[in-house]
Amino acid sequence: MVGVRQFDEGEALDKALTLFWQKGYSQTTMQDLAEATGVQRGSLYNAYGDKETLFLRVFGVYRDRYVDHMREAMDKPGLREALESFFGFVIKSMRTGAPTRGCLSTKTVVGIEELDESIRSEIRDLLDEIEAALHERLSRPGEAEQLALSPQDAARLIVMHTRGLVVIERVYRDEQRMRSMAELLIQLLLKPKLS
Amino acid sequence: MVGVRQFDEGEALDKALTLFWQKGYSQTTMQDLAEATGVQRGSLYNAYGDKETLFLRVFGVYRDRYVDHMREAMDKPGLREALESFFGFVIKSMRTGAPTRGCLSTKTVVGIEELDESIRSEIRDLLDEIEAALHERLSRPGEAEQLALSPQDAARLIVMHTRGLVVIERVYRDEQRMRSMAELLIQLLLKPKLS
DNA sequence: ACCATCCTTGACACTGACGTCAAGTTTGAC
DNA sequence: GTCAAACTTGACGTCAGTGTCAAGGATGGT
Repeated sequence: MVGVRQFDEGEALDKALTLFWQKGYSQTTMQDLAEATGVQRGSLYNAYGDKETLFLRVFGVYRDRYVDHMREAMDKPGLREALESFFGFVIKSMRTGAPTRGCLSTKTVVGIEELDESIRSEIRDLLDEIEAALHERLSRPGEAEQLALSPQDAARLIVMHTRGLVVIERVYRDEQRMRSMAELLIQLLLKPKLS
Repeated sequence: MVGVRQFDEGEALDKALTLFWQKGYSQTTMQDLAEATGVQRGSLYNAYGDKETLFLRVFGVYRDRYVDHMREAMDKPGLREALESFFGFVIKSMRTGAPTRGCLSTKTVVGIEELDESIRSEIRDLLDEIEAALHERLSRPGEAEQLALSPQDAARLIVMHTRGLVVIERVYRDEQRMRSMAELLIQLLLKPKLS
């Protein structure tokens, strides 16, 4: 290998992720990305071809990290604790940054009408993966019985609920409200204890 | 009054609404609006000043119409029927058009990072109004008792749920899935009948 | 030490969008 | 019928963003 890449790809993708997340896909320009990563615009084009391809690479990083952290958050002994920790992670993820960054996948899929199918498909896969991880967690023996719904239905409802939280965050920018919304859903999902 | 407006404002705003809703705020250009309304770009600037002001006018039309239809949909005798009809309206509203248009307020607030505060504030008001209408409907004497939550909490949860539906629509484009998600929430919200 | 290969750099062409403006036109009041 | 006010029209200036390209520079294998 001669003529080797002069920038650290991991670091560049990481900084690009921060930017895309903060500003959203369409409002992030290649110039912005060049400045944030310290890599010249031309080099980015040379390395990734175009903005969309670069985004897809960045989105892969986002997805892997998101799912990892989410699984970790859910890995708690009790069902209620697991759900509280899950929503805690989801909320914290959105409320990071100033102004808060919200949710990358939602911003992308809702904000862009002419969205390339490959991007939409990546986002669908991410949601499916989140749903699957929730389903798995909710199916732990001895805990599924505490749910007012089947693990399948509950997982889907929770995924949709988190998407609703994203929108509420964008509109109200009120973390307390988000927390209480999460708590409400947990209450509804967990069967009242038969004393 | 001399030198009078030559286009029908109601008609123009209506066509502009269709376009903004379909394409989203930032992806709709003044040129698009001129073509869709049949009003020259210059005339639009003359009449409204800039794109944002035009959007705010259009959004007013959207809001009034949305809230009216929603109230009408909810005005049903039984609580379950009212909620089903409400979600039916919400889903139908998003699933209109080809490609389906989704939800204007959500597209706008989620898709644009540098959103003028006046637009965000309009959207907040709309959500508050939806919540208030739900709260009112859920508080009908003899029906509030059927809810698993207070009317206040239930209304907020439903609003968030509809925002989640919007995202699900954008990602999966699957009406059946949306209907079943709505049904799930209704199930959870209505106390099991004490036989 | 050489060199082919790939990367980097900065300038460039192109496009699309916003908002402006001066000239022309329509309109209702008198 | 005249006229001033307001609207319409089409061309224009400006800016920002994408993607391209040719020239120059770095690098590792031989």
